[in-house]
Amino acid sequence: MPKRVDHDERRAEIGRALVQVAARKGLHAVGMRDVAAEAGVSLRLVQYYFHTKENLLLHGLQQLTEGFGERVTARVRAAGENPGPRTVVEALLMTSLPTDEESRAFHLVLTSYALLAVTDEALAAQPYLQRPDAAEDAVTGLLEQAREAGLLAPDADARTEAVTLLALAAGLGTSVLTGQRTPESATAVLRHQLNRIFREPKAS
Amino acid sequence: MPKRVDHDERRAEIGRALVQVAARKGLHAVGMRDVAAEAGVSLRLVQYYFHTKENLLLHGLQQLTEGFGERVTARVRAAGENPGPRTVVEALLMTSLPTDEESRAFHLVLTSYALLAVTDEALAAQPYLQRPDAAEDAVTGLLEQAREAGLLAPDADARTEAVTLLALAAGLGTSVLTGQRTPESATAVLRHQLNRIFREPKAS
DNA sequence: GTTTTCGTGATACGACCGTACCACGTTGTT
DNA sequence: AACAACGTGGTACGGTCGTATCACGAAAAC
Repeated sequence: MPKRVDHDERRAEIGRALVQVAARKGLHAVGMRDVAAEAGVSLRLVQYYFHTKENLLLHGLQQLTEGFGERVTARVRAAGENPGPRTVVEALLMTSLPTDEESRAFHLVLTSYALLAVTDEALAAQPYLQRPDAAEDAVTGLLEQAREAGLLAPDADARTEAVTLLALAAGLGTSVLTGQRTPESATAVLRHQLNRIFREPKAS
Repeated sequence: MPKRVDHDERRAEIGRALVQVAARKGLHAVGMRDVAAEAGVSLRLVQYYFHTKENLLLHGLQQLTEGFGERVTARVRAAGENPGPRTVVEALLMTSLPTDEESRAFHLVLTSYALLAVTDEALAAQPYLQRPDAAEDAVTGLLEQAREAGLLAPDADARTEAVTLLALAAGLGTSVLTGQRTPESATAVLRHQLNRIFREPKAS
């Protein structure tokens, strides 16, 4: 047999190329030939590792969401050890804002997938898009945790505020993406909302 | 000459067909033949009234935004004569939530356009997508108007709250679209936020 | 009544896309 | 050494899409 290549690594490489092209030309305009050229391989190779285009798109989506999860944990970890609930929530929300070029690509393509799933049932059946409920649960849990620590505004309902924060972050994200708002302005608005929900911690 | 048809009306009809098809199959999958079939005319007709596909898409976008404006004013007018600022703001925001089938189509296609404009500069140059700033100004103005009437929470900044409300409505809208949230839940969250910003009016 | 212009239909063309097929070298296995 | 499985390249096929072309009837203009 030939070189005995690592298929998973190769697939990931091609997946990255897919995201790059999608960020540049739009997910709808991505062809297998584009992906092959971006990855520097032949069209046949893309066919070989993902038999069909649908497979390629599905794998790209999976790769994207996994990458997002890694970004969140990396950001949380960068916030220091044993971070408070607010720090974690803030890291989670800020990650979903397109600030640099890479996160822009991330968000554009991920939003394209979500929108595509509305009219494409094969995509809608994928588990990676039904997961945002998990984010809601996570934030709700963090807010309740904050409440027990006395860090939450007294009249705040955890789940309602969690939903609000996530929807707000998503809305701000797309407005940044379309150029209607600067990343700085978006983070400021998000932080303002966080300041409302979280109470100042007692000075020790 | 033949029947001397009203071109504008015909164009609007075809534009409606475009939106219908886009809502069913996704904007990316819309072909001129689909639009023609949906409108019950021949492909040649679509070509005749809109020379190119780009023209067709542009006109569809324009038609969509105009329809949205009409929806808002209709909803405001339905709220009774001489409505207060909160009523107007609430009507504006609620209109942007996909509740029935028609507004679902509205929002799906409009969001698709917005996302398309990120990677397509010909679409991005259209004025109808740069306008949401106008919505921000409008809501800001209404909030300031409310402040002067003593209807606003004292610590609220008009523009920040306007941006928050619009981004929140957009985020909630897409989550309703993707089926992660019911329309009822979304309106409840939105109203909760409005209750926070607006103060109870003095009993007369 | 002739001519010209407008609206409409049918069909064709070139390009691109996803997929399938065929061929060949390479590297393990026996 | 012989053979089989794997990875890779090149290329062709069927379909669809946007667009262009040809043709024809119907009404307004003169």
